[in-house]
Amino acid sequence: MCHISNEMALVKNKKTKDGAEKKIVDAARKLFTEKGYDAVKTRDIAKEAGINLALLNYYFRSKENLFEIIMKENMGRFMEVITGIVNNEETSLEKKIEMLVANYIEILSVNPDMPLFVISNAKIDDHRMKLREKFLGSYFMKQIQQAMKAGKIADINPASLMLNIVGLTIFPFVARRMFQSSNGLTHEAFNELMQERKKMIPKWIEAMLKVK
Amino acid sequence: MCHISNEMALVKNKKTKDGAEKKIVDAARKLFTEKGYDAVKTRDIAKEAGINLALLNYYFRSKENLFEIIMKENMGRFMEVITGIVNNEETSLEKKIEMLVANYIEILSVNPDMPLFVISNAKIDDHRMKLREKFLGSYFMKQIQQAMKAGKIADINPASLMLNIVGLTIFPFVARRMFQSSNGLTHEAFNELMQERKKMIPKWIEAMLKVK
DNA sequence: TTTTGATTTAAACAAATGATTAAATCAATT
DNA sequence: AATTGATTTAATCATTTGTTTAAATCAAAA
Repeated sequence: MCHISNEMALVKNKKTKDGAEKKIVDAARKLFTEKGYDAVKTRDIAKEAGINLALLNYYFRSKENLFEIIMKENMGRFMEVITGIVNNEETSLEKKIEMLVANYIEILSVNPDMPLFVISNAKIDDHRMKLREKFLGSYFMKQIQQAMKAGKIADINPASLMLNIVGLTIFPFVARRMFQSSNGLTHEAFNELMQERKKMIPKWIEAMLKVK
Repeated sequence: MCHISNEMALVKNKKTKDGAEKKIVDAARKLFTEKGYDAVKTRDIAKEAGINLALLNYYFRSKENLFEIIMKENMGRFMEVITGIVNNEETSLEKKIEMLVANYIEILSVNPDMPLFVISNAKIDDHRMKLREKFLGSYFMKQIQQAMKAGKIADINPASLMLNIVGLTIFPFVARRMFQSSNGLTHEAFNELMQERKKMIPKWIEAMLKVK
């Protein structure tokens, strides 16, 4: 009677005719990411998934539950990118910046609504603390402090540097709807613009790091 | 019986004991800007304003009406800043960038939730198109194109330049809650950081504008 | 004092919405 | 064929929420 979705993935011993559970999560991801928690109704999710309201609650118990799954998923992707890059002791500072920017733009080009979703949904709290920690406690930050001491780059507040890298990369996606609306950019033109920025942002950051 | 709030401000011939209308708008501004449209209930607004639900609807007819007023107010402030600076034919390119950054940070330090509010509430449409137009059709843009032709600054996509200026300035406010949560920055430390950025962002932009 | 308009009170409405239930159906397994 | 578990159907609940109403109160103007 009482299903806990984590176990389901493993336990699911019988049919699950057409993977109803997956269809629900897919629909929830699409709608939540696009419209946010409040604007999405459980009935919308059921409809989008092509199943019915009862089954949604049968699997996931509640809307909040389902939302939590999507939120973890999204935050997880953000984390993966950072974790994989930021503590690699083999790569240079420049290479790390390049990789951070490229990886984020790559992911976000496919999931352009993700950043605004993560930022604007208050129900996170636990997850988001980690992101800051990951960044500021990383080998990447050590490299920066070393470079500053060695006089290779200008003194800069680590938080400000983080804001610059993340801001230049992610802000366009956050503000995307504002720029695209009405007479604005097409989806393709926007992606092109971001591909261009993928090359430029690391250069811009380097130039900024030389400013006294 | 049927009040239209625009006229009210002029018509209001009698008492309005303690300015109930203003108290409602103030409460609405605070709550909407802080939590967004869906999360705020008309009952919350009435409570915050210290008046009752009936009066709210007596004055403003509907929640949407009230929201529209706040949205216009907020967008208006954004516009004022841009309009006042961007078409001034007396000031240099550098001065304009400096003023844009300084003015935005000044306003947003007092209204830190404004950007996320504007960006994340879909119900704008009409308003936001103007922002883009204001920017791209401005004397500011002409100056940039001239400077590019003259070889004084590197070639850059105008949209990208706009994203850089606005992004570096506004993104910290958009992402503010993510950075401040838990063990993060205090309100004061955040404002200090932004004061520092007020000086640095124009320098950073200049440095970026020299990158080939 | 009467009148008038601002404000309150309390109640109610209708619609939307998250959640639950019980019985039916359907498809694969035994 | 009988069983079992997944899924559907349809109905219902309880709550929240935007909005409205009607009658009362209150304070100033006439």
